[in-house]
Amino acid sequence: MIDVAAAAGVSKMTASRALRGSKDVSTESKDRVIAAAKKIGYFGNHLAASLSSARSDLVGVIVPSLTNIVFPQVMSGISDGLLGTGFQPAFGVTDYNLYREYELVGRMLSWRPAGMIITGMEQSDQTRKLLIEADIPIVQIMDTDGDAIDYVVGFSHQSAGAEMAEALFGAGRTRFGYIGCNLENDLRAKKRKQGFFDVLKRYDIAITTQLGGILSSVSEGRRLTQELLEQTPDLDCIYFSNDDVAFGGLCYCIEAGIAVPNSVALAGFNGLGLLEGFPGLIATSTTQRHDIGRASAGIITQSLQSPEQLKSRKLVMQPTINLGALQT
Amino acid sequence: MIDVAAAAGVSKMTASRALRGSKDVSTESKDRVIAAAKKIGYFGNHLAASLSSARSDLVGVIVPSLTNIVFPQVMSGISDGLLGTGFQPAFGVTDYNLYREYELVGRMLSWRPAGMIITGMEQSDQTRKLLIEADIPIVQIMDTDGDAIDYVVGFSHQSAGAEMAEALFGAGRTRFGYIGCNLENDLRAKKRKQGFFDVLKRYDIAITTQLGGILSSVSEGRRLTQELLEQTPDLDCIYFSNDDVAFGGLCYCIEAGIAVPNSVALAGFNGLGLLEGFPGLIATSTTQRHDIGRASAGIITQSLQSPEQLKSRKLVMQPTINLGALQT
DNA sequence: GTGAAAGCGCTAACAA
DNA sequence: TTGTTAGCGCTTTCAC
Repeated sequence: MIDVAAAAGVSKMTASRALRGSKDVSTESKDRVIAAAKKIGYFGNHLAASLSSARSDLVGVIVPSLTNIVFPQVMSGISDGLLGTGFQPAFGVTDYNLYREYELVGRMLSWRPAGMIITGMEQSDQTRKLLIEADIPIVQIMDTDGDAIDYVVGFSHQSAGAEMAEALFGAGRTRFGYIGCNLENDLRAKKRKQGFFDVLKRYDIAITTQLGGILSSVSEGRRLTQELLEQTPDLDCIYFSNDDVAFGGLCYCIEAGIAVPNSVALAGFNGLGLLEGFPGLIATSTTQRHDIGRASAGIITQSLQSPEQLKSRKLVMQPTINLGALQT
Repeated sequence: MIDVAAAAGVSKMTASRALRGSKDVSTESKDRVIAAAKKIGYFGNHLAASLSSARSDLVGVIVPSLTNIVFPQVMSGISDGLLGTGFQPAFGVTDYNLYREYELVGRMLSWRPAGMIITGMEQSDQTRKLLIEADIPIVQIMDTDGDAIDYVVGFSHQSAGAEMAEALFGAGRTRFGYIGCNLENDLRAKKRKQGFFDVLKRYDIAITTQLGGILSSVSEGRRLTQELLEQTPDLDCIYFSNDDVAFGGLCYCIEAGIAVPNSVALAGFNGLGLLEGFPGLIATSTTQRHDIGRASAGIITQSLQSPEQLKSRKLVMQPTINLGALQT
């Protein structure tokens, strides 16, 4: 930067101001500095800038997984929401491991990010402590069931499960099955299951359950559905932990010649594009993944620039239920 | 850090050494420092550390898209490959935009990363210049067709397309269609198409082409397949730009009662888990996304720690063709 | 094995 | 509008 300043015939400080677009610089010097910087091929050192100003333009983003397409979609929304604001996302993956989450939060905070976006409401006490003490805007996303640290953008998975149960029961289904994967780790899927079961219990309806392994996939859904339907052929409805698994179930039914949804209705969660392979055959709750990402990015930038304009600490973006062919 | 040092009764310098695990510190002081740090709840400032040592432990990773599941899978591999090495990935998305890629590279370099991993071989001259001058290990991934900047991990898309053409022709198919999405942006899909077309041209086989929009999805594949088969019902084979699109085609065929692969064979690219919905019905080239990610992370760490052990600048991980039910 | 001094490249605060 | 001074929190270097 000293070189740039020298080339432009001004002091280091004026160069710094010009490069950052401060308005307390004459147009003349500004132009000269910018020209000099371009000529020399100067690009700054965020390290030094952030150290000196005690804040960086990074926004830390923590997601549990990359293999579930839902999280990249949220990240994509965050990326879009941050574009042109001068902030940059920095993504980290926990693999649903609370200790890795703690370490990751620590590492990210040591970069002095401007804000943090973290998935879910279930952080360990240590992690919460770190986040609170960081004294930067924190947004918890994708869930609203639990204690907020600061801001929250998402929806209640418990309610989502409950509403799907009501909808399927309302459509006349009575003999229910449930298929889920990775429920030990994926606490949000577990909450949906809970909401679903609670409602049906109220109607005195029992549910046959088939649980799978860690891999929440089409292939696992296919396998589990075959097992469940061979054991319990008289089911007229199956709720799955998500759309991937549900779609696997649909593939099995199609191959086995089982009429969906007439003979057995299938319901998933998320509203993935994948479902458009067979439009309307799977009922689902469509979630606004991209918008949740955008909104959380917006909250970070707003709370940094004009916090008073933020109306609420909690933004609920409820999923919409789409019953498809079941809707009659 | 001064607080930690004081609490441990040593100097700032000894504290620094102890915290970084330097071996030139007595076990005694080391233990005291670490205990003090834990007690105070100290976690370092990477900004200051990196500025001072003129290097950070970040590895910049640049991908074109997050909505195509392939890239998160690569990122997941990178994340795994970097785990426990002390390096941390920082991801950026270009949306297939070369100017955004240039800006992103500039921004990332201004964090003085230890290395960079970037998707594809087609960077702009400006971007290449930045990367070369950064004087850190650069790994280009997912493709090998083009001029290398430094290290390369991937495979030839041109060859992959050619090999699939050979395989399908070898399986007795002669009336070919091609369906592709987003070919203007997705240069690797374009290369596969090129390789595919080149081979069939040699056999004097014409190909009916149907091109879709930017969105490479199951739904788009379904739509395009319907259009193509209604216009050209006598095709006995369709090559798709990737598995998502191919799967959409399969869904259409299944609903329309078209026998796959007997009546018409479908071929995609990637070997996505999705295909297991209907095992064996779609021919595909299975790529090692996760392994490519791991390997590229490994190259970064190796070249930083013991560059002499790196045998080659180019690691080819050729896809394997799986014809499924077509194999007979 | 430990510590003191210097400085990484920038920006905040103040002065001119 | 511009420049000067000090310092962000660490690590490097070198002396002890």
